[in-house]
Amino acid sequence: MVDTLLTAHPYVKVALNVPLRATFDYKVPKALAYRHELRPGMRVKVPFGNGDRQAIGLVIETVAQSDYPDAQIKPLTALLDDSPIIDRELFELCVWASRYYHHPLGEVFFHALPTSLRKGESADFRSETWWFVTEEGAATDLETLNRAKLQKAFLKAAQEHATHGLSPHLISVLDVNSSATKALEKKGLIRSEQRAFKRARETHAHQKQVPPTLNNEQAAATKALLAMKDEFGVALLDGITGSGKTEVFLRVIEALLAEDKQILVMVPEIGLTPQTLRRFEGRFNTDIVLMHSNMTDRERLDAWLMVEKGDAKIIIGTRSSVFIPTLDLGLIIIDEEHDASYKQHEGFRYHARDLAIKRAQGLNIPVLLASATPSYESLTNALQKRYHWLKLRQRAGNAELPEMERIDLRGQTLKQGFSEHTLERMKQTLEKKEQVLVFLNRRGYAPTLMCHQCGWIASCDHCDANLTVHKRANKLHCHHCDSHKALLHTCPDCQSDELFTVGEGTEQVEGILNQLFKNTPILRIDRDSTQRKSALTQITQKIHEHDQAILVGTQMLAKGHHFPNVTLVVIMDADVGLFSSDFRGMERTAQLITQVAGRAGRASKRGHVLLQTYHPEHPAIECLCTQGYEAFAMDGLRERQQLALPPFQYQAIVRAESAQEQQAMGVLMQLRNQLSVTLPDDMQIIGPYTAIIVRKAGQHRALLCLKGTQRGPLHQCVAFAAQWLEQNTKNQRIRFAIDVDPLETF
DNA sequence: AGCACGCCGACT
DNA sequence: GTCGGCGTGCTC
Repeated sequence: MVDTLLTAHPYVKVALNVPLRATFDYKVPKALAYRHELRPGMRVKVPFGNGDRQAIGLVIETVAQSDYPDAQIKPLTALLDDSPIIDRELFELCVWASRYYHHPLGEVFFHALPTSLRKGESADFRSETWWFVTEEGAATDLETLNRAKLQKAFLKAAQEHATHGLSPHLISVLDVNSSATKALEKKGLIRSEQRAFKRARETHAHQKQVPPTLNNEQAAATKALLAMKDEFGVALLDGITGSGKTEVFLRVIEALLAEDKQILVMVPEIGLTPQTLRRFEGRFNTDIVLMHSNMTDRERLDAWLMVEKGDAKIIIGTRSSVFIPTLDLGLIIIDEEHDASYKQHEGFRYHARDLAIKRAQGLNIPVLLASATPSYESLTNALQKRYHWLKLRQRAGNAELPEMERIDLRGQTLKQGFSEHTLERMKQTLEKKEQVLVFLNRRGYAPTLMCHQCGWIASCDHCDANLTVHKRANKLHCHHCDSHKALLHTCPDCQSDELFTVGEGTEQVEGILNQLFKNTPILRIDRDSTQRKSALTQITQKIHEHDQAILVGTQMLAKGHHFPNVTLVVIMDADVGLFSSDFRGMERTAQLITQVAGRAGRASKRGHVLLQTYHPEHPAIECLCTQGYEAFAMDGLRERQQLALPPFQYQAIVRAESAQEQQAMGVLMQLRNQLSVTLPDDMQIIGPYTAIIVRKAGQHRALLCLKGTQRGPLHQCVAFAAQWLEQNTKNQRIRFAIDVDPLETF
């Protein structure tokens, strides 16, 4: 009987970490089937390909039959897990994501795992050796070991820590040498025990902060959220900067911790994790785990295991933490939900916010989306009452919203990009011992290097893009493919040495300000100045040390950092994005300006924002300045609806890349023809057209945009496209990618 | 994605 | 003579 049961499912369907839309069948060796049950979500080692290559795969299901010729089915090599490392709920989420984003299932599963588990390492805590004194050891007089100093010291330590034992950590703290353990164990004086290593917790026993009193808006939001806590639902916490959104999170988290639930808090970037961590540690006496790309593989696995086993209650993580397995998740919070970094824009192009909502639905738990500048998508859902819309419009401590002022640049003589008025206001602010923040969304010294004699422009060898001048590094840098070359001083075309830069980047503005404000510290915050680990912390420390200072930076400045003494924000070029070819340009610009503006003024000091613009009467700029983000967004949404653009229509983009110029375009042309044959009424195909940067990293890029008002037909088209491309590009050197709900359409 | 197989150029 | 270039095709 047992035997028939076992042989009833002699095959297993396995997903592998390969870009193929297929699963692979393997035979389950009888010896293995007899001892273990193969369940979905367990890892197996399998032979794959011609050589003796072994791959790690994930069990999809065991089956009675296979469609593949039996003689060609290989037996699997080994089973790597005793229990599924992707539980049922997460398994379903991955299957859903694979279908929704039209990405190969195996790659989705493996994306959800920490790197070490992808490679087949054991899904267990590291074990470490603890030492305990035996009865005999406890009774031993230390003086008998006078001839063996190390043994004596170790035994002494073991005797002193008889109850809890000596962990490797304690051994290093006590500074005893464990090289004597073997001898002591042989004598029967100590014994060892293998224990699971859990992250060395910093005991944060310090005084927990007393929660501040909530204002009535915060209290109402908290109450509404607590009412949602036992079932699926989405809340949009739409709170202006300084309205105390985090305090609302903390209250809700507190209530869930009391029920022993886990809480996943997603943040857009690693830069924000330490800050959030500190805030949470100040309040909760529980294990908090971080998940982000700057951690080592081992750190990530340890954190992952802590969460999977339910040891850690709070997880603060970036995009990929949406896939972390939990024991008893009670809530997912997406902070800064409008942030584009939640969307992966390479490979498996998922949106972590959308997946989080899907996951919460499966778990029947609530999701909290928070932002001072909600995405148009979320606002639409809130307007249509699919989300609970919780507004916070008061600033904590009665702080006033910053005043937005447009600086008309028309006809003005600019001093290195600054108007006279701007400079005067900066001077005044610094005289009051307050700080100025200068925002410029352009890294480097200058975006262009040009020849005065022949008009030559420095451009990238691999992309159709200009090179950015980085003076300090003495380099020309391509911001699209990351290639570098030495800064030129003579024109390669006409040998003239009259090369000049056009435009300003943060590096140049930093230099200009150093000259204009000689005695004021100028601090630059961008990707270049914060590359080194802890550089950002150092800069923020400096900001807090000085009372007067000027901060210059890119959009990094817009992301959640608090600069309490900044009272003036200068937006160098408010017009960038105003005439963007991308329909999301306006939305992004408004979010960025509002977020940067929000850095100005807190509590006692009112903030001022200066927007330098050549289009002070542009309705968008006008609306944003006088009526604020919400009014701006409502206008924007009306326009999107009229033009039938997302979120009132759904999109998917097919991208193709090839080294040869016309190949990518040609294949998409064929695809378009194929799709046109049976195109549903409501669907539209745009393109194929070449990408704005046609050549990137040596690849020619083309794209095809599929649009429709119904998800169903759109997905059918995309599914067809994915299949057709996989069939028709394998012998050519064409790479393709599918982007569902794209944020970039060029 | 990997990896082997295969068919052409410059080398110990 | 062969080492190795990367084009081509396949993976249960």
